[in-house]
Parts: sequence; C-alpha cells; structure tokens
Amino acid sequence: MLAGGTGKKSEGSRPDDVRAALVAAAAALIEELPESEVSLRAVARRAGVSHAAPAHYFPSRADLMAAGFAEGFDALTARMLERRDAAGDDPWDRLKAIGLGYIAFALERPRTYTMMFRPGYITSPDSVLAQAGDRCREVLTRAVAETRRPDGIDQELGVAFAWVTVHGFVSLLTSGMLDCDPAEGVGPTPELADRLLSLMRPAYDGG
Amino acid sequence: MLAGGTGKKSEGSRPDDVRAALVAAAAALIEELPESEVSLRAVARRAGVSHAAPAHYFPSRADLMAAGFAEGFDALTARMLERRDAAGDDPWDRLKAIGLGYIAFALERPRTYTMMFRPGYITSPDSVLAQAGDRCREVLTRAVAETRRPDGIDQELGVAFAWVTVHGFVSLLTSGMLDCDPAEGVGPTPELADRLLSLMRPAYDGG
DNA sequence: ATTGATACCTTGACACTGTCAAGACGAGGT
DNA sequence: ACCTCGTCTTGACAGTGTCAAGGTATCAAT
Repeated sequence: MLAGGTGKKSEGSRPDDVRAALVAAAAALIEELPESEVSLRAVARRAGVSHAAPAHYFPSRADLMAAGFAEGFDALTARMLERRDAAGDDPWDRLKAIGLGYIAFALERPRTYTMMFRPGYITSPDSVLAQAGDRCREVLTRAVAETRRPDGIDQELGVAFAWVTVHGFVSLLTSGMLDCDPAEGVGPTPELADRLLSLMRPAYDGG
Repeated sequence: MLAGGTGKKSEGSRPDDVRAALVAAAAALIEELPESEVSLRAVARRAGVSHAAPAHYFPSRADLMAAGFAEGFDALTARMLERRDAAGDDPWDRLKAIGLGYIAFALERPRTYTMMFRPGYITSPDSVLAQAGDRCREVLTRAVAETRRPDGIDQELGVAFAWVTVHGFVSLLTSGMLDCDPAEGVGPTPELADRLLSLMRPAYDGG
C-alpha cells in the first residue's frame, strides 16, 4: 500500500468516474471560492484523489477550469429554457423570459457566471467550453428569430443586442459598478432588470 | 553592499518614487501578460526593486493590482472626454462619441479593461479604484443628463442602459462570444458597434 | 559631532501552487 | 506465466504571496 491504486475501482466504479468527480468538484469550488483559490490541488482534494490525478484527464489547469465552466453554460441554458417554457406564447414575452432567466442564473451563481466569460479559456472552436457556449447561444437565437418582423432589426444584430444587454447588466452588477446591490434579491435589482429589458422592446417590434 | 539601500535615493529621487514605479510596472504588465502571470514578483522585477518591496506600499497583491486598474480607469475617462470634445454640440452625438471612445479604449487595452471590472478588487467605496470608477461614471452621467428630455427615460436608467450596452458589447467581444473578431479593427466590429449604439437612440429621444 | 529614532528596502524563510518524471498497481491479452 | 497498458500515486522542481528579521540612510535632538 505504498503507492498505486487503492482498489477504489473494485466497487462498480465505471471508467471516467474520477473525471466526472473532478469536474463536479471544480464546478463546486468555482462558485464557493474566489478565483485565485480554486487551485488544481484543491479540486483534487475535494474529489478525493491525489494532487496530480487531474493531469491525467486535463492537460493543464485551464482545461479543467474550462470543463467546469462548460457545466456552468449548460446550467445557464437549462435555466433559460425553463423560464421560456413557463412563459406564454407571445414571442416578446418568451424572449424576455429568457433574459430574466439568464439574469437569475448569473445572480445565483455569480462567480461561475463571471469566470465563464473569461477570455483565454476557449482554446478551439470545438472545445467543450465553446460547444456549451454555442448551445446556449442557440436558445437565444431561436427566441430572437421568433420575434422578428419584416420591419424589425436583422437577426444577427438582434441576438447581439439582447445578449449584450443582459450580459452587460449582470456583469456591471456583480462588479459593483451599478448602484443597486445584487445581494438583496428583493431590492431594486429585479425592477431595474425589467425596465432595462423593456427598453429594448422597440428595437424588436420594428419601426 | 550586503543589504539595504543601494544609494539610489542620492540622485534627487523624490519620496514615493518607488511606489509610482511599481504602479507603472503593474499597469504595463497587466496589459502585456495574461492575468495569472502578473505576479507581485514580476512587477517588482520590472520596477527594479526586490521581491518584497511592494509590501511596503501595498498591503497585498490585490491592492497593487487595484492601483494598476485605477490607472486604467483614468485612461478610460480621458479617452471618453477626448472623443466627446471632438464631437459636435448635439447631445446625442456627444453621448454616442463617449460610447465609441469607451469601446475604442476597451479594444486597445483589452486585458486592462477586462480586469478593471473584476469583482473583489474594490475593497471600500473610497478606495483608489472605486474613486477612479466614480470619476469615469461621472462623465457618462453628465452626457446622459444633456440628452434627457421631458418625455425620455429617467436619469438613472439612462446611465445604466448606456453603460450596460457598451460594457456588454466589449465584454462579450473580448470573450470571443460575439462572432466578429475584435483584432481586425477594420472588420465588422466598428460597424456593429455603431449599429448597436444607434439601436439605443429611441430610448433617449423619448416617446 | 555623536546619538537615537524612523522610514525604506533588503534578504531569507514558509507554505502553497502547476507541472513534470518515475513508479506502483490492477486489468486484459497472449 | 509473462507482458503491456491505462490509471493513479509519490516525489521533486521552480515559482508564487506573505511574513519575519535585518541592514542602511535620513533626520531631529542633544
């Protein structure tokens, strides 16, 4: 028992079990700790493996982090879909519901959300993180397509405008640059979010 | 010459000379290197002092970084003022010029800009960083006030909308989430920025 | 002019980090 | 029985932020 496998594999542990545990531990720590404290070794400790185990699944720390961020993107996508399906049939209501779901996720998991958009973690267009981001954008793209009218803005600009607004809002909010406090959920934040989204409506409703 | 001062102070070096050198070195490295490589010791080397010298001026690494970010905010403010003053007298043109200056700065110094908004660096409302941020916001606040009309949106919402839009735009752009490439300055980026800002106009023109 | 105090900056050490190298161990094929 | 391979371990390395202790220069007071 000096070194080597401790026999953990004996009890029906499927392959890639350690990998999943590492990603889950990373996702948890990303939200719990400030970024600088989310170390590879801390993730390994949380997952119950040695400090060098992650190296077998992820070439570098950035790749493990990216896997955690990808999980964040999937959770964000799920949140948007959930809100959209709970909304009615009006295209604008559905688009707005997606925006509010987006904002809700970002304020519930602020650290995860913030790090998801850190430049430098997307290494290639077909990386796990980039693909998760694409799936998320796809939801927005479809919703914008539904609202489109002949005299409205074009598709690409509509997607950019919507995403830019909600992302800018939660990003400035968690940075502390906006005056209202994201912590007090019942404070002026939801109202401001609502007014901000309503401000965009004329751009979609057309001339 | 085993230890201690090397006599650098002999030649008319004012007090706080080292402090200024440290902030300048930090500001330079923040833009040159990815965030994880901007170490306290690297800044100290750049400034030509020992690895523990920063500790005498800044309680922790975060405080030195914050000083560098504050310089970034001041440069951003200067850029906005420059563009505003070059614009005409029309309030909307002036507000738009500020937005374009903001975007220009963010794309010229993307790493600095991104880190400036990292949550956690503003320790108190009267810290150097928070005050630099306030000065920057003040420019926007004044410009929005000029555009305001009786039937337009209220002041606070107008500031939030403008800031949210430009910040969201450059933030998504540098994250690689928007389709156009910020590197190719002559590409579709400026046009997209222009169309995005124009989209906001009805919110300020009222009715 | 000598002394003492103080601000400034140094060296040195500590625990911690990411990454690489080498080895232990079980599973599966021959 | 042997051998190979994938999985995970321990160990080591340079580099990091921060703390402790110490030198040197400057300056006021004697």
